[in-house]
Amino acid sequence: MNNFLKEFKERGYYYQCTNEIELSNLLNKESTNAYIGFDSTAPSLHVGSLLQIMCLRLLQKYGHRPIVLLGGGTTRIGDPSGKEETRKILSEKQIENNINNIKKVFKIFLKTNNSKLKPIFVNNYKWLSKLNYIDFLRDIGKHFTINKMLTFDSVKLRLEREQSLSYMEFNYMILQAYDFFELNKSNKCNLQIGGSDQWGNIVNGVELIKRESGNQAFGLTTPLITLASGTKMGKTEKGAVWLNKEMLSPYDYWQFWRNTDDRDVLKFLKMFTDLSLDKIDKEKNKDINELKILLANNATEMLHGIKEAEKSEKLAINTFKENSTGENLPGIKVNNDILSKNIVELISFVKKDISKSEIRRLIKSNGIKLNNETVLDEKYIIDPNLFSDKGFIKLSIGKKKHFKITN
RNA sequence: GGAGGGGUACCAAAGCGGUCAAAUGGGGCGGGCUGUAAACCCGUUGACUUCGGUCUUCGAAGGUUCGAAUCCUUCCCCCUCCA
Repeated sequence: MNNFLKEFKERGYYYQCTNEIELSNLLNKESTNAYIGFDSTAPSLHVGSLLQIMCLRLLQKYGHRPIVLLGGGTTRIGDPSGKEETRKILSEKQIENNINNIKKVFKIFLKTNNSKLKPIFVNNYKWLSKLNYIDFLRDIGKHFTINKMLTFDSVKLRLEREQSLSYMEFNYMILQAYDFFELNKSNKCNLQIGGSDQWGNIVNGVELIKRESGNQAFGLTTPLITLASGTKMGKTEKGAVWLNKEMLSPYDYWQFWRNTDDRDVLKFLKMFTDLSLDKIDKEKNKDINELKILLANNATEMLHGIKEAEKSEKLAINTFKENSTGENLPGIKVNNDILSKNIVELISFVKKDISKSEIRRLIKSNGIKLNNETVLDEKYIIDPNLFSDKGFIKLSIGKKKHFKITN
């Protein structure tokens, strides 16, 4: 078997392939271009897309070139796969903006010095927007039978549940198939990778290419990752685990991995780090918390760089192990005016997304600490002596959120 | 086009004239246990508060009433069945 496919499987990325043997041959024979399409409905991707990104990375490692399709065209339509309701339609500006932000992350993950392997960014709006309806129906539409389209899960499920599916959404799969066809033509792209929910869309593309141009193209899908706890991956107390650092700090990203369920740690090490499988195998009997740190460090380093990873680890040791005052915590400057008010006002200023009622509740349930001392009275006013010799106060909200209050 | 059912807090879902800031479950948050895990247990989950209360919520707007999520009118949206 081809080495790329071998590692692809060993790392747990593999779910289905349209023609594994032929694909293996192709990948052995030549450097191939492969694409994955990403949703541009949000200003950042989240860890839910990370597996796909890792696929592109792996591909690159084996000398193939990744194509990243950021769907300005299809985002305008909305993929019905896995959706129960019609998606909100975004404005062009928003999509444009989202695409630019999402690109940043790919530039990090797919960085390379080899100019032949640099990722190609494409936006399907470029070709989809130019399609002529009549021509499209005649040239492309003729290859699709409604009979078959109705059997695809994305459509079938909606119909079975008697949820409405608009004609617009119904066309999504054709457009995605067309994307693949277009990329095959213009960028010699022979492979599309996607999550298992994309199978139908991908197969359509493979078939369209075959019929329209006679080329053989391939589809490869990754499994849906479910956590040991049965929930979907990628949610924390703060909501989605975004990849862009403007939306989730490196430290919080590190924490996300650090808090992985025991049962998922080995799986994640294989999926989301560059550590060799041999190395992972050697390490696997280590203390589970050591492994989580290993995971957190590697995952964070890959996205935010080694400095941020180290900083995050240090900060974590600081806050959790040594229970120290926490030099590196996110600092917030507070003026005397607010300091002279009570603790509720202070916290309200520091974290404006929680209400005062909630702060009062937190105090009642012993959730607020100043320099590791529980605050018992909601009317408590900061004692200036708390600013220790270091010149700041450590404010803790719950066990995991800490801030450095400076004057 | 005709006949019915429905829109309740983050989600699901009760309530059907006052005792409703709204049962219950999930999720979230806080605490306990622990390993920053899982499981489990407890508390909490509209906002503001001088902790006495006050203000704003049950698709939208009006109305009846001392009093409405609950009744009436109009409008908007969703679903089911028939044509």
